[in-house]
Amino acid sequence: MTSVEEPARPGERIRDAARTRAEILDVATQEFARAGYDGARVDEIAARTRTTKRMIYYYFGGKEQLFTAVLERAYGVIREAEQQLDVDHLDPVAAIRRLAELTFDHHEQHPDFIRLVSIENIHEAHHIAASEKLGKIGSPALDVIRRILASGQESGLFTADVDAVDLHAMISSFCFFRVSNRHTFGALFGRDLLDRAQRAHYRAMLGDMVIAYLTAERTAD
Amino acid sequence: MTSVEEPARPGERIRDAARTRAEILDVATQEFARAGYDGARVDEIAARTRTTKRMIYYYFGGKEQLFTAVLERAYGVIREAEQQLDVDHLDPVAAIRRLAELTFDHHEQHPDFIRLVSIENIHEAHHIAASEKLGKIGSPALDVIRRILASGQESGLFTADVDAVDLHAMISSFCFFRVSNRHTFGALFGRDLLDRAQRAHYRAMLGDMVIAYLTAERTAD
DNA sequence: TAGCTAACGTACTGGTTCGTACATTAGTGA
DNA sequence: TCACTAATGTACGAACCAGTACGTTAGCTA
Repeated sequence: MTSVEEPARPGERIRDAARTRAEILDVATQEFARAGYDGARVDEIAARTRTTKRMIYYYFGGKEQLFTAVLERAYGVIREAEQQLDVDHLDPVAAIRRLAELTFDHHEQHPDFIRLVSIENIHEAHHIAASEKLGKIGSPALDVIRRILASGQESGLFTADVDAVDLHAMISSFCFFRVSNRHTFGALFGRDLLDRAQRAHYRAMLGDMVIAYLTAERTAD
Repeated sequence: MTSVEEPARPGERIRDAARTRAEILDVATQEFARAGYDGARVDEIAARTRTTKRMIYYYFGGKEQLFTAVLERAYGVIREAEQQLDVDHLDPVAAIRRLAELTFDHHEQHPDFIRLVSIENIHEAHHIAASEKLGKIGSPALDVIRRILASGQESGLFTADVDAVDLHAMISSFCFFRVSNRHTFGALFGRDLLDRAQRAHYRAMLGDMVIAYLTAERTAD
């Protein structure tokens, strides 16, 4: 999530709007993810930047809009990752497993994103609603799921009654929970869901779960 | 979650420590769930109570301890529900489905609980760690899962390699996500996971998923 | 090179918010 | 019934914090 890491060489150009903006976004992402929307401090974000609080208001308008901008960029990152996904050459079972693993990996590698989404849910997605970028554009993962499901159902490999959005919710819930609820789950059950030694186990468990669901014969509905 | 609803009859005993304490807890639960830990206002909690802010500090010591007390009671409620569960007379498949449905129902009926847990995760479970009540005591649901799994695996109905805590995580993740991520999911995919018309569908989906996973033959691990 | 504007910094304010010092009263036990 | 303590209320303070008024400068353009 860090797109700015220039070491502030002396003599370098002092004024750089793009860099300043990006640096604010980077630090704001960390601060909002760390402390939540209300817990985050605009002064703290400014202090960890090479610029001042004034610039936050100059570029983003206010704390709310800054958080919205942070969300927009965070969602953009996962959309890009999903767009990279190419599973057209795989059979439906392998393709779904691959897609699930991509979600698994991305969520694990971006805990800040998970925290931001949790925070946004506490605020009932008001910032997403206020954003023009978010909301309109769908998820590339959904398109992929639709294609795989159609192919798998056509060939008779998959049960017919599964909806793409539902399957996306199923995969996301497992991957999301593992990161979002890591701390309470660990405190209550004494197991760290992000333990490196268990990573492969949970990754396989997700794939097994999804494939089992897709290939099982239903009792009733 | 409301344990106090006395209509403040005139002439009633004015001083009632237990009632005052409980009323503060009720209102605090709502306020913390509504706005998050940092978003919640102690003054607002006091204002919605028949007592004053002074009493919050008198009974709980401070905002942190109040939040911890709120968490303790919220977790107590779900533990009680789990203890009511009696599935010993059911076959393993029906028993697991029943357990999953209980979790599904409880999460749906207690969105405030879900929000509190999300908030506590943002704060890395520090309040659970600070609590003496929480942490020590395990979950009744886990004991039930252990018994059902053992029975199902012994009879050969279930795959052998499933762990109770893992299965609990799987069930919880689906039920939790449906409530916790309702708003962002709805905003991004245009589907309300808590839509009443879809309730039976998702409830069956959860059971199908868990049973499919438990009864499927594994490819590899 | 003069001037213009985007980019930036300083210093402050007004409102908010957690927490408490101090005063008071209800109810209980001796 | 008298005193003592648990329970309660009032009023206030000190720190914090989002946002801004005002002033300055870098660097581009004509």
